Amino acid sequence: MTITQLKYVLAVAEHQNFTKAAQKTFVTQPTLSMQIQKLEEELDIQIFDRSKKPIVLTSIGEKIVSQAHNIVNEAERMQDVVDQEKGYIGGEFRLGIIPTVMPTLLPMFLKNFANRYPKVQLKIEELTTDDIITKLIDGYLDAAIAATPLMHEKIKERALYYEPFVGYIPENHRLSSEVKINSTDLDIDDILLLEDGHCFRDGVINLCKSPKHSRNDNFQLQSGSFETLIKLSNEGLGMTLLPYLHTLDVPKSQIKNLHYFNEPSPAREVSIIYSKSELKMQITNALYDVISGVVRGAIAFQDVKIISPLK
Amino acid sequence: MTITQLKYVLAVAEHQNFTKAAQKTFVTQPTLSMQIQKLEEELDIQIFDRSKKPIVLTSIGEKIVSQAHNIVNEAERMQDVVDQEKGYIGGEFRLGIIPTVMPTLLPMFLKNFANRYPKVQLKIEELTTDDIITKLIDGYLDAAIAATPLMHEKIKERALYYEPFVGYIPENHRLSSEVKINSTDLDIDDILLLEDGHCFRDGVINLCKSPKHSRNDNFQLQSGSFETLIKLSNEGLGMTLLPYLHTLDVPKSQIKNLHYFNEPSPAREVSIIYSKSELKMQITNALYDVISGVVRGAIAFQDVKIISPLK
DNA sequence: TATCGGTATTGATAAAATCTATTTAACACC
DNA sequence: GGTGTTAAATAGATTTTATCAATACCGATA
Repeated sequence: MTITQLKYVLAVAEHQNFTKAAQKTFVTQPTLSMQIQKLEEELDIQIFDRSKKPIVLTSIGEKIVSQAHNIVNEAERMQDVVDQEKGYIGGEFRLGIIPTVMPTLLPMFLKNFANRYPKVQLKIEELTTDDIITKLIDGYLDAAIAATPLMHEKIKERALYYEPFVGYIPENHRLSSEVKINSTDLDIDDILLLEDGHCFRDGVINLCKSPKHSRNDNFQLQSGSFETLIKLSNEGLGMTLLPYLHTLDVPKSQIKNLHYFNEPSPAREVSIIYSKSELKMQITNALYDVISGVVRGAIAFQDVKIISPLK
Repeated sequence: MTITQLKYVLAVAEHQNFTKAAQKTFVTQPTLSMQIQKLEEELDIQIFDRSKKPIVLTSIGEKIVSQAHNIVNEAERMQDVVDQEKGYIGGEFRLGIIPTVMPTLLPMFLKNFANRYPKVQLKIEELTTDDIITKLIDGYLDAAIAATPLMHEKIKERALYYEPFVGYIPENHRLSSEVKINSTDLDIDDILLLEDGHCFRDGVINLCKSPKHSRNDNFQLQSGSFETLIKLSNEGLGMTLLPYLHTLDVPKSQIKNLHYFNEPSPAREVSIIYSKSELKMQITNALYDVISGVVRGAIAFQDVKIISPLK
């Protein structure tokens, strides 16, 4: 069994097609066929069911592929080990970002980072916090940006910035006359929330401190984007809360609807997080430097109260 | 980089000698030299410092070796995946056993197991519970026998038997007139303990329920074997507690010193434990069947109270 | 049954891993 | 400082393996 064979298996499993897989791995199709046959022979099992079209994995084949992933993954980390030692800043770097941070933060630092570290190939993926944690531990991500603290023993955190919550309160709302608001003013049944799975949703629920069962779930208007929430809010369906960076995108005509909290303002802590193995630390550090540098210009709040993102 | 090269590196790192490593890997010494040179060239680093005698790892070499371990380990699990699917009972199986179980349990089941499953090569190692947990998670052990419950989310447990604690009380001791004893009779300052690191020690301390600081540590007579404890006890240095199976080895002349507890007798739960990956489950199940079958003849207690082995 | 999309097979070739034999380097001892 | 010993590196030959181009095969479909 060779690492090359395993890579071939992964390619075929991904493309469900020997010919395409051969192109992707830069060899001819017969090479792939033979190597995979050799592996099947050595393990004395069938990995693929070639009678189906398109080709599919056998049940044992799925387990083989899963293990092959582990092996190839570990093998690719060898180069990281070397880079780590040499202090080399380059190579592929897989970064996860939670959805409520992605659209506002990414444009702020991406160009800057790419210019400063041209040898690093950033592969960015939008993922929920739960997926991020799993993928960090399994080595499918090198680092991620998420709301913290996560209290996870296998994950290390370095805070990037503190982003206050800002109320978006439409006209005619009971709070619309207040210049600044307090968390005690909030009523969970009156706040439009992101759909389940977003940690910002959980943060808002934590902020309201109401027992979980008290939320009136007859009224389910959960959305995946703040833009939608703002529109719903304008329709009179309630107020909502936004992370500060999102308020920079609110159109001028609606800025009057933004109501900040009295200090200490509730805020979320946004951190760069990584697995304790600490490979590719050079790049993680580089990301930290660039992002915290860029954000420092946009966010400067002193007196905040961090709200946990956990359920 | 090939898996073979990594195995060569591991062999040289282990034997600190190319020639010996070559023998162990069944190739000639030049083969090893060349393959390792090729790997060093590909990674563009020095793994070994050949100027020292015996040969030593460079600092980066140590990290390479550590990662090589991960890769080779994962690679070897591929065969396990296949065996698992085929229901094949055979191959190497690495079993950890805690010291206080090893000498009594091992002779009871080893021959029996070896006869029943001749294709399984058991590699048994005596380890503390902490080491066992680490090695199970890292994949250096396939299963282990330890006192439970461990409350560890990555470890699964299957109880093998419940082994009562038995008091060994020498003549002239304040409790020697009692036929049966109670845990409330115990005084932690009067009990001879195994040295630190044994979970049986922690179990006894838990049983006594005294605040930890109350133990009088002026008097440190901690030993690694029950045989020593019994001798010390006979010298009048206090009583001690033994796991039931150990009492079967107590010489006739001293059996009178054994004092059982009133029911429910404090006991430890001894389990076969394994990582949640559940590879090699066939063999783990086979071990469970053999051991629990053998022990059923020797231990049959109904009414016991399990004492936690954790600190 | 002719055609198409795809995989397996064949035979040639280049690349590699391994071997035996030999050289070189490092160290220990006189 | 020579000399013997031990162990690793190097050279050259040989075997094995991976890969390729060309082609045969196979099943579905029109």
